[in-house]
Amino acid sequence: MVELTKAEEQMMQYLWKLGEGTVQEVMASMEEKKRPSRTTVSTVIRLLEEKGLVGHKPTTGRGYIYYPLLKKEEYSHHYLKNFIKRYFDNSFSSLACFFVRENNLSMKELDELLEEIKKGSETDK
Amino acid sequence: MVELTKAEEQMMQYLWKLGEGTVQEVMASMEEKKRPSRTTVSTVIRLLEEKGLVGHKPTTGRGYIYYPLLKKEEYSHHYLKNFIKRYFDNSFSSLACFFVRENNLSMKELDELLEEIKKGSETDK
DNA sequence: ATTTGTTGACTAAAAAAATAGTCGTATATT
DNA sequence: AATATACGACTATTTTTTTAGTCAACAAAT
Repeated sequence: MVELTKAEEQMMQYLWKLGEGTVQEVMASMEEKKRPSRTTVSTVIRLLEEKGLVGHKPTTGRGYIYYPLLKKEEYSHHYLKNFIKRYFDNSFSSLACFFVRENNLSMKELDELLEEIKKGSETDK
Repeated sequence: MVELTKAEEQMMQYLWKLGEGTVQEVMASMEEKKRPSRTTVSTVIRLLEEKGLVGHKPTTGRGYIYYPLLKKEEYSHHYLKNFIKRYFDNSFSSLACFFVRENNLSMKELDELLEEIKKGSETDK
């Protein structure tokens, strides 16, 4: 399964947020502070294309419009599974317990959270 | 905050599992397949010491006994927070929703899970 | 049409990470 | 005590990742 380096993940985040875009547009979407050179952006995108995680299509003019082929949800799912394996011995409920403690959720808050979740899952499933 | 490379995290996992141990013991705890050379293990441990994540004490004989200074829970917490920031816009409940869907939990299952959690948190808090 | 700027492909260089080698010295063995 | 062994500190090498440079092709502007 895929494995993103930091630079690659960062780039995917921009693409996920943008939906699609040219190198220029991707660059424009970056905070000036964190913006590397155009060729760097271009290179990372090319690497992502080589890995099959990004595709491109022609623009009306020059260059290409790039877009993610890997869905954010897909990757985060994978990432999280891997994390749970390493830190919670693959046990979802261990993670849930951890969560409740870490977030200092009271049982009341937890119940409220559950209500939210219930509403959410009715809506889109 | 700390940032573990892959090799470092792997090493910490061994130390966390072991509790403490000499280089030899750490190596012994590794699957033969994944076992790098002694000096590699030694080097990674030294790097972890430099970062202040591992400590050591004398053995009865030669060498040292190494032990983690960073708790597994501490790091996983940090790691998870960072993940949630990147993928769930810092929203715990987004993650929870995601979870319910990804695990295909029915509301019944979720309720059961909650029961477990309730029991658990009575026990040790 | 000539010039100017933009683009992606390729290459190169720099930085970071992973792995292993050397060696001086301390310990155990005999 | 002499020798063999085991250890950690330091160094070296290799691999991977990150960043940027060069350049030819193409488009836009005049």
